[in-house]
Amino acid sequence: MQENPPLPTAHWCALGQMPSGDFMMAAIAAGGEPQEPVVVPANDLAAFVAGLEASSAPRWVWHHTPAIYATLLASGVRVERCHDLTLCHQILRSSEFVRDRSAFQLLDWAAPEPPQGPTAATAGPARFDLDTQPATSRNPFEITDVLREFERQRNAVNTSARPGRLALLLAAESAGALIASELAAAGLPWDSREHDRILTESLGPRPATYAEKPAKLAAAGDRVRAALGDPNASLDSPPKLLTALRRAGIHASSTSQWELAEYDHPAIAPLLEYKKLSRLLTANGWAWLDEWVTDDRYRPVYLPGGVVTGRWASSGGGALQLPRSLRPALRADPGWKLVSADVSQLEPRALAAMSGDRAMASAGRGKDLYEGIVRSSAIESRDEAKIAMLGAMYGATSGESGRLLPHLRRAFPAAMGFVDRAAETGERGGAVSTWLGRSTPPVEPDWQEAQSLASQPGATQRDEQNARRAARDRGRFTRNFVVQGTAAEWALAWLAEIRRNLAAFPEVQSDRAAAASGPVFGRRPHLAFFLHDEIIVHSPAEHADAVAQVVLDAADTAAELLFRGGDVDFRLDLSISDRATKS
DNA sequence: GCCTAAAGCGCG
DNA sequence: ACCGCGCTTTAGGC
Repeated sequence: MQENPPLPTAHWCALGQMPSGDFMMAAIAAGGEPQEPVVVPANDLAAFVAGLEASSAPRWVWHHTPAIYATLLASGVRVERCHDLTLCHQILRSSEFVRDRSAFQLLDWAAPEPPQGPTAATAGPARFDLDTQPATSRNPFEITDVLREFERQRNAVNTSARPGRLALLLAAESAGALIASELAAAGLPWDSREHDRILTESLGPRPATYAEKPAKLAAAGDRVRAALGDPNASLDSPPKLLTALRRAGIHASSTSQWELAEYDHPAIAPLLEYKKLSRLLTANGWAWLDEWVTDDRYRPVYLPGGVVTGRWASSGGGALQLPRSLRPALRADPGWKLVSADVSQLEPRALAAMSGDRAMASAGRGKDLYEGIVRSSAIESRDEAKIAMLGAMYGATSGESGRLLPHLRRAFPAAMGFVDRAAETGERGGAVSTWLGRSTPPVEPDWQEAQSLASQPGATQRDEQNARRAARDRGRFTRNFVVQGTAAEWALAWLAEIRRNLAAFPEVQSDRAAAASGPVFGRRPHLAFFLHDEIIVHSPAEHADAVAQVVLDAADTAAELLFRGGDVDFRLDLSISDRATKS
């Protein structure tokens, strides 16, 4: 029962939780003060949110998206927008754009532990229940705390050096949080039989137990031991393998594949084969399939904002490291398609845009950026252009990259100057920021310590070396941070725009997809995969062409949102197919 | 026995 | 001597 129903003009709706597990909601009109909070019993939350979503689609303000949204999605409730206080706090506490960061330094606004395990965030009935969570003596996310933190964050943005950019960043970050929960709910359509077929083809038939080695792996191991003349050689432990190799006359300093490939010995080829198969089995073998794929849906755990640069991380399931050899297992449901897209050279293009380098923008216009560099600089091949460009963004100083960099500096002085300045700032211990205002964390005390030690009168040569190395390490980090971080912001804006448009598609009848992907996503196109600069949308076949257009248009919209009036093209490679067979 | 670090390799 | 990650296995300290 609500005595004080929120006005339909509510722009924000703040949600806090009471120690009992029930919720309190305070509506905030545009430019207004929060209204008196109303109590929402935990059991009524989904219906309550759905009602408000239908009437005014407010921006939901809550402490931590997965803690609330997984439950809403499982009840069939999707929300349009949110403000994730935990993620936004993380950004604001170190953003150089914020004038008074002290308000964020002292607070304890730690996110709860992320959900672990393959079943934690599924759309199925098995899920954690909000009202059975143990009540703590002081719930840090009660409505008063939520409102106070939200006000602090709004104030920080409004008084910042770049309110528009920061507001966009916080909105994009929060949209990312919604998308991560939605990816978990919908799942990635995964063909378990195809995965098993790939494993069987490479490794041999599935053994009866996990402990048993598959036949082809065992055979490769036998060939290695025979070639070494050492029937007991241990192949799985690097130190033991190293001694076994040395006994056979292979004096390698490590067992990494790149070094081993240098040696001419009959044991090398089967050993490299063994390592490859072993990796496939342990990382993405049958055990992985059993643990992470249920009902032909793969549900990894994504962590938005999990990387300092703003990229997503993952925790469980290895979503960001899926080997390309398993991509064919990624398959649309019958009657559905996969719309796959990746951005060509996202990071160099982000650099061109943020540095305002007209020559580089022009090199990337309407074509492959690296080819464009060949056409507009003294660099002669696409491969060389790529190596030079990556070297510029990573801070290479020697080798082929180092040799090619002067050419790049002459052709693109604005872009190169931009990353060089970011590196210099980092080497001095300073902070750098992405285009929208995510900044590097302050230097570690150890780093500062090393620098002061080296500048004191009694400093040894070793002290100075250590300090210089640490400074250069940090310079490479800050150099890359501005590029990787801005690329991540572009990708978030792209994702958010895709998501927004997909929600408007009409529903289709699809029992299988609805059963596997849940009530919200089983009947219309939905994001199914995200990996830094690529997305996959799972779409009813009849909508696939329209979805493709949405994905393409979203790239233009993202570019316009971030770099208003900029002249950098963000080109996509896009395909519509049953399988993700990208090579 | 538990925990952390490092090696090695997968992804962008 | 080129950035950012996660995962599995093994080694080694306690």
